[in-house]
Amino acid sequence: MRISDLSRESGIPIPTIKFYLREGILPAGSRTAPNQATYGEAHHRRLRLIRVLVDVGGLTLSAVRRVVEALEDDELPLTDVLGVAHRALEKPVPSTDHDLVVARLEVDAWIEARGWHVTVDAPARDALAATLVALRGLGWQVGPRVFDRYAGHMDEIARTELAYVAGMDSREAAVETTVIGTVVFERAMVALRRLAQEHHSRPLLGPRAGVASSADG
Amino acid sequence: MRISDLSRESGIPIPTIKFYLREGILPAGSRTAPNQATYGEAHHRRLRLIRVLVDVGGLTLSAVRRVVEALEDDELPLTDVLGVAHRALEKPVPSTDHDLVVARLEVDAWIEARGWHVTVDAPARDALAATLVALRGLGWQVGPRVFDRYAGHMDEIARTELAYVAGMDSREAAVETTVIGTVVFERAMVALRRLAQEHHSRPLLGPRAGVASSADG
DNA sequence: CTCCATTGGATAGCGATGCTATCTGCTAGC
DNA sequence: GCTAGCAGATAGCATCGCTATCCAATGGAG
Repeated sequence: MRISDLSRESGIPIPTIKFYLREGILPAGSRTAPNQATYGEAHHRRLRLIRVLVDVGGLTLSAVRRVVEALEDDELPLTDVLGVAHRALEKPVPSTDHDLVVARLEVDAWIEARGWHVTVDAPARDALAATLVALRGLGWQVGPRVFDRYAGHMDEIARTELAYVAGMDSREAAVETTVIGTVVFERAMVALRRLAQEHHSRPLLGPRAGVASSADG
Repeated sequence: MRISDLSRESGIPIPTIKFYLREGILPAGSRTAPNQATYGEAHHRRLRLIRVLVDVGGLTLSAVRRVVEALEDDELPLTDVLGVAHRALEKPVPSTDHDLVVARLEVDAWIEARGWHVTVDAPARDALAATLVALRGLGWQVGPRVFDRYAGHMDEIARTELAYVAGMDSREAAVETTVIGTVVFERAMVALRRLAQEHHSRPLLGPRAGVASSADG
């Protein structure tokens, strides 16, 4: 399979494929001559993965690179692949802010109290702290307990997901399922919440349904 | 309050504030002279909102503009503000693809079967269809039923959230809570799922826990 | 064996986004 | 009056994700 075939089958322009090769997120083809190479099904599959991560997951190409490097590392334990996927999806928080440090401690204590066992450097801890800081900056006087309402559901969802992946019989399938599942179902979950919000908003927020009009704030 | 005060209190540089004014996402101050204006608490609050939407929600500035325009429109029913927030958060799907159209029909049927009542142009419908197409492109032979596992939880979450907002006594507070809640708790939810995933991954995916090593794919 | 489209590789450019810097009058407040 | 600060306009800049061009080498058709 030459680059033009790969381009035609994947729908991705040749210059873009060359760009991905340069960026190291698509492995080089097998050389057949100093300036010729052939590509296989693995390349095609990789291209589809890249597009899903970028289009569905909203990852930057550098995040994609971190993910595919984790995928390619056969030595890496499955738990670490999950960690890499999580880190790639999260934009790092500056964490120099004092409020953030305080919030982070509260979040850590809350996680502890929940009985969740997660590494101290999990980026989701900072993400949670950041949302707390954001809410407070907007005048909401809230603590980590606002997350209680969501945590039980997420725990249940994650439990089911992980049980599914753990039941798979090949490492490769488990790894890819882990990464894709994290990214794709995140998007799906968010979309489902919005659909449910809209569904419930009709009876609750519709015209004359308890919320007063603009004159009495 | 002059622009320098606004800058100092919000921590946002003057040129950036001027940029937001130009972009129309921060309303102009009240003129006191042809080239002088003063700003109030509303401006400060707006700046914090912008930063939350951008930093926490990952919105582009044009999406922020759509949101604040909805906030400023006192005529707009609360349900529509929710819709605007949802549209602003979703990057529009091209929808010219044939697979996408098919998936969209399946998603619509699934939503119908669930008994959810949402407008036909809700962007979350397309988002769900897009995830379905993405999964299929990667070889997963799945239908909208993969979402079943998540839908019940999201329904429950949305129900609680909407009941909370509907109980508020001022439109303004309800509107802002709606927008902020949609954006901020989305991020929090995703972070919580990841924490829960990591928590459950230890016993299930840890070394020698059912998933074989790299040699037996 | 010739010819020319195609290839890999390198370099440069481009359009969008989100600022940032500079300039030009004008004004506020000492 | 003087100087710091202001509004508004214009221009520049860094990053991202491509896209276009150029080059020498190649490979397959004839």
